Amino acid sequence: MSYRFREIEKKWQQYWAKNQTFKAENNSGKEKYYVLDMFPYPSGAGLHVGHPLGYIASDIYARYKRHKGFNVLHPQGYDSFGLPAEQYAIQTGQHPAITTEENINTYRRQLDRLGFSFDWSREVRTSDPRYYKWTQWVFIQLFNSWYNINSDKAEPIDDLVVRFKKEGSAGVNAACDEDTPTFSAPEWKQFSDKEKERLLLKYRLTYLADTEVNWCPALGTVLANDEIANGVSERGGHPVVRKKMTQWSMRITAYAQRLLDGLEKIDWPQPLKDAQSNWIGRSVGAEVEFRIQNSEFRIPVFTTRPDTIFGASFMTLAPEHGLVPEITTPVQKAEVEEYIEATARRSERDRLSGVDLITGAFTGAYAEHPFSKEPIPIWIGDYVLAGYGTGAVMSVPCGDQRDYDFAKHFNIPIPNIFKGVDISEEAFADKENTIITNSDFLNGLSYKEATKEVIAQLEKIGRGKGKINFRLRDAVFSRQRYWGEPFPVYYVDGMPKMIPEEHLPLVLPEVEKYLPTETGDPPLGNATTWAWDTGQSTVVSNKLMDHRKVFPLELNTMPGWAGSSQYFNRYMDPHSEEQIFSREAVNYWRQVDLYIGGIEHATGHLLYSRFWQKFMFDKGLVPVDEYAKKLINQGMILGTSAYIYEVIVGTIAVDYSAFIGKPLKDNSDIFISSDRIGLIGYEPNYLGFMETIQSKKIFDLIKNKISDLAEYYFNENGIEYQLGLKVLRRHVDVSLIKGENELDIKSISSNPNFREDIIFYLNDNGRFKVEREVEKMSKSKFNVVNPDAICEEYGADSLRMYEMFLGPLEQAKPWNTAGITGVHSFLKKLWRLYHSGPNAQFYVTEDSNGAGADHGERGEVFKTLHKTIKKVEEDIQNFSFNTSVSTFMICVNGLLAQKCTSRAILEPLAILISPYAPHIAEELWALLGHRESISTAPFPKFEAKYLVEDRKEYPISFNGKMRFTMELPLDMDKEEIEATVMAHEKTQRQLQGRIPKKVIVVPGKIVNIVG
RNA sequence: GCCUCGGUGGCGGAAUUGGUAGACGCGCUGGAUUCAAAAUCCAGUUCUUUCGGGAGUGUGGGUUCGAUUCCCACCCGAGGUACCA
Repeated sequence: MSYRFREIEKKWQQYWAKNQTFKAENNSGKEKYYVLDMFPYPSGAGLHVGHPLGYIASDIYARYKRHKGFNVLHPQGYDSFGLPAEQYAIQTGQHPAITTEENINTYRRQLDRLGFSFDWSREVRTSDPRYYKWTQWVFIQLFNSWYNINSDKAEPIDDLVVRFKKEGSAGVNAACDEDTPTFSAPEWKQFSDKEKERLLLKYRLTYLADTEVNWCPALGTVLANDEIANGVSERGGHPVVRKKMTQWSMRITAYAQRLLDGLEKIDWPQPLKDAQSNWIGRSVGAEVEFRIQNSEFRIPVFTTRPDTIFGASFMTLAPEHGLVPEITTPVQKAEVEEYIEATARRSERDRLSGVDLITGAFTGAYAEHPFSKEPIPIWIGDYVLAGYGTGAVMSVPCGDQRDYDFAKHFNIPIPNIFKGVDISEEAFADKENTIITNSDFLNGLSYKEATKEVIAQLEKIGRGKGKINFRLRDAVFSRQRYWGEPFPVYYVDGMPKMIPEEHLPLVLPEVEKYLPTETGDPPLGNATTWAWDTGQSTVVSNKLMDHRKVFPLELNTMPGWAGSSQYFNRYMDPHSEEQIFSREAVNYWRQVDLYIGGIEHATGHLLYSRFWQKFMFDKGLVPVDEYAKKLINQGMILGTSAYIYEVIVGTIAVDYSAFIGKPLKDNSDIFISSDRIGLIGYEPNYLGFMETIQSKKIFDLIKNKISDLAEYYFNENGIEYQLGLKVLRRHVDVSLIKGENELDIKSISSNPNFREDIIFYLNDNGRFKVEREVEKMSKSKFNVVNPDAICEEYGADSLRMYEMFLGPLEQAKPWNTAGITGVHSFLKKLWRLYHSGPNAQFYVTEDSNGAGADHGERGEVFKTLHKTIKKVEEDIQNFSFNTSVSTFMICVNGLLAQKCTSRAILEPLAILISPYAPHIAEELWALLGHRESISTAPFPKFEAKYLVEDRKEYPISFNGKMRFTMELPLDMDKEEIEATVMAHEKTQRQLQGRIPKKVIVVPGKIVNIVG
């Protein structure tokens, strides 16, 4: 019988579903093991072969752990809130819930086809009210908490109120807003309720604040830093601008140190840990207070080099710094205001263009040096960021290149405080290799000593203290979108109130349209039934808002990372209605043992979820403060895409400055004049392409195309324009390319603006210039490979094994469908191994008695088997799945050559391979006479006795180069080996009469003759 | 710039503490089987060679009897991050 994979796979998938083979129990005598995948966002495009890579790996591991006797939790679900469904809703009016449901069904069908051992009874969907009820619940817990730095944990906000009543804010050491005032107990009591609320908001772990946010006008929403790449939105590539808005924020900064410390106790990949710790960005230094001369104002600065304080010859404030208007002298006022305006105008594009213009303005004010009492001029400059530290720096030009450049540019003195260091050309930033001088009491000290000393002195005179600063910012938690979790929040007199927990979930309302309202409110502003009736504790029509007990509900929704910050815990007890999850469940499963997912979430989901977990830990809801013990980042599977160059004739404003230094990659701007065509700007990597453009042939082609457009320059509204060509790199479907690189223009002219006279394609020798590149699979690049087609042609087991066989799990690898025939024919061979009877019938021999025989033919097959057991088990433990596939190939090739038919070999082999190719393994297992699924059969035990050898093929090397081999008994000692080797005629031929200087013999390993 | 990872045949990749470089698979070449094709099977496949051998893991050094592996310097590629004081 031949290997009928379609039949077999369908049969076992149905069997597993029907028997709930992979259902995990919350109480079990077995040891637990929790294997988690990052749950997918169900996009409309369905899965491509890159998606399941991590799922296959985790499935192999989960199945292996079941064979090893563990109670394995291997759940799956959907991160089903998100922008694409909403965008689709905007375009079509289709409710996102409907498209999401459809997409989930497609995903489920595709996932099922791959034979994963998921426990689907635990499925969660972030957009399901039964799930987001608990997302909202956690939000309320955050709102009701503050961070006590003294106890280093989150505590109930009610406790804080009690303290305020008793002692005021004195003695409270909280992670709170910068501008939080201090007050006494009597003052607290006198505050109005609203005033109290406003103050408490500065302490809560989630709070409302006017934050400068990344506003994306095209998407109509705020984006997190990790949703922006190169100044444009990650989705869609729309421009992003800074804008102030009232937003919910998460006080993740309170956890900065713990997030950093926690990295040390988790087994996560180093690059990922590095990305997180850079993102958190801890720097140790000091805060120094500078007093403004003739004024009450004091400006604290943060510095990592307090040792250089005597080198500070000026101060620089961010242009947005709050004190700038206060301290600027009348004489400088105009200049400063003009500069501030210019900075605000400075577009994102300029900032990205890498133009390092040194700009700034003098405020006319002077600060007093805390030690020397010398006057220090105060400047403003946009190289100082408002959002980091205190938004002000003490500028030490001799020790910091930016300060140095600024000082040079504005002719500010550059005092040298480094002994024997030349600073005539550049600043000296090396803190280790110098001695401080010209610095009063710091003279003669090293960086380390001086830092310690200066902090001590600052503290003594009350002008500063040692301080640790973090780059990490609080996370904005509001999104102006429809398809997300509604906040369980309503507003009374502008102050936020939480909906009582017993009335959760607050279900997302229906809206007429999914766009922002005409007044600029988020889409929820379109809902007509979106007000909270505090009397009836229910959502009511907005019209009732005149009633004194009915209040407006929050119009923002939560970001994508809200739902993904707790799904791993919810899986432990996914149907719990009374509580987020039961204590028993979370105490049993505790934490994820193995988490597999992409590194792209390094500073997003993987950081936020750690924060969320730590909060849950502080609240006593979870037993551990790191939720994933071990994490593996699977590499991307890349597709091969083809692209051509599309040339569009158009106009560009002649403003070359904007292009200087700008990387010209996908879209290049090209200019043309009467005799020249070239790139605007300069990009060395593009020289090759530039030459093509500049070649006479192409030049003539372009000129002919545009010959009727005689004017190369024209002027409009005072702006000079130049006739230009926009060259776009455009992806084309690989399947449209004929022959080598031939392409029919009509087949790719899907461009709605296509007009052959204004848009044309670069070609070369009559052929279109087609280039190929290996890159991330994406529908828009026409390079996706659908797993359904692969399953149809080769089967899921082949696909699973091939994906593993491609290369190391963590590495990016190009996909090449042609290669799958290798593993597919391997599976056919495996099948044949069990079907050696007449007419290829299933055939095993029961001669397994005396399995311990070490010699003869049987000994050989046992050796083959046990070598395989050893290697495969080691590979699984090292997540080196690619090498175990080749081990299986070697094993099956060996057993076929050995004509093995013995049950004692074939039965363990089926178990060994079942994590990788579960369908064929189940089928063989059943043919071997078993009635139960193979999934919990004990993993074969490796026995070293089968591998014992008594002879060894010794490599004989000369000066480290292997020249030939010699088979010798392993019990031969050094001297005997040397004598035997030296006596060999090949040795003598190699030596050609020379006498060897030395002979190295490593018994059991190698012989090296040094001559 | 900084941080991280990587660089091995035509391709994907293997080599566990330094010990036979190129396992396994794709592709390619030749052969068997077949009326023929598909499928399958067998042999070969780093380069070079005067067929003895010689060279070879990005480059140049070093340590060692011996280096893809360890050390130093550099080059190239990928990803992340960037006026962070």
